[in-house]
Amino acid sequence: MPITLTPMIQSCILHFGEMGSRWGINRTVGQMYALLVLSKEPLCADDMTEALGISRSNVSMGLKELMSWELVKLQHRPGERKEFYSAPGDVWDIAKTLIEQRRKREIDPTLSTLRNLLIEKPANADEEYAQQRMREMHELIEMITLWTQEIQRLDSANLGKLLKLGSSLGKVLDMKDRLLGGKKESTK
Amino acid sequence: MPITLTPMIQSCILHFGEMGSRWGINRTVGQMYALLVLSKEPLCADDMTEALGISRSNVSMGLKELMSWELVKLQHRPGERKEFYSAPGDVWDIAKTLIEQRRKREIDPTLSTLRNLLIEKPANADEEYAQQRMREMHELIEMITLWTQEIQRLDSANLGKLLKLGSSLGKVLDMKDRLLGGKKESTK
DNA sequence: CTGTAATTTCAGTAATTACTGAAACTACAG
DNA sequence: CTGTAGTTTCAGTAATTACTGAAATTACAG
Repeated sequence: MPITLTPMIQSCILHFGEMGSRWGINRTVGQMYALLVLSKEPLCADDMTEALGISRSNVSMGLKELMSWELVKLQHRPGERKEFYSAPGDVWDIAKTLIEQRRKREIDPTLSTLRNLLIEKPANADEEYAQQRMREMHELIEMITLWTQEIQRLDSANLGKLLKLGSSLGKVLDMKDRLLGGKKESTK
Repeated sequence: MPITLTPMIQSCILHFGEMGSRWGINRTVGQMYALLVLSKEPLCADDMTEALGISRSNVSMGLKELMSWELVKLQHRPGERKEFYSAPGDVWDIAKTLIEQRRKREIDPTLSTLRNLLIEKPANADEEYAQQRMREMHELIEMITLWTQEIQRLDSANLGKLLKLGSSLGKVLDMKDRLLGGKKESTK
């Protein structure tokens, strides 16, 4: 007995559909994923077809995409051929996967493009200036990447700790200065 | 004399065009912005029309969009009506604006949708489970929001400090435990 | 004011992306 | 093996999004 689409659950699914379409993910794939996340039991393709009112083949393609993002797990029931899908039980696992996948698809290629352009000798003043900007971008993106990779390693418990620290970020920086012997600039 | 589109600069513009189209931003708007970022001098709409080979009206629309994201600054030259546009000189300013704008457009509406759904009484077991997932999402997203808001406050100098800290995130958590009296769990 | 150089708007069209149904394929129970 | 319940693929079509040129509007120099 798959999940019932009450108005509350519907609203949530529709909202994530809209949001999905603002990212690279298309509307129905967003809806499919919301459905899986909100469902306690794993769902089969036909469940989704029915729940979302889209064609079976569309579901198949969406599932393929979600698999390529490693956002869903495939399961079988003994003695049945049918395939069932589910989302990770921990929302932080989902977020980590999203962060990692976006990094692979967007950040890494950008870093490598920038790197390639930066090894060329600037041929004129315009290129010199442009390379300067590219260098700054490369540096910033690389640092952000390092962070996200570090964050990947955290489990839910430590994530909570880190995030609750957020509101006192300034203190963290000061702490770091004191502990690791940095200079004593203010963080303001 | 506006920026010359050498192959190097072209490549960079094209790359950011492609990347832009994976986000909500469309290809030409991405290209326009890369062009502005790489150009030392502010550019007028006709410069962009010519450089990117797109119609004047398309440039006008793209500029409108970039303005709505607060990613470009409008400038005038004395005695000329023509408008010139430029990107912030500091890439971190750009990143901060992007983060803030995406928060406003994607995170905030999602938080408010989730909040609204969470105040309803669950009508059955499915809704109860679904609300639990929504609660987890809400909590996670809210914490991320707090972080990004905190990060908005940093200037480039402190950003550097924070990011270089990234690779020793674990240490930061331990530090926090010691300093603020948390429990002594490992961060592994 | 007036003329004009500039920007914006918008209806129409082009290009892209999403979706469907039918056919092809696959895995496996019997 | 064979039949069939299931999945995937794909060519065609629908829907959406992006782009253009022409017309309308705006800002301001003179």
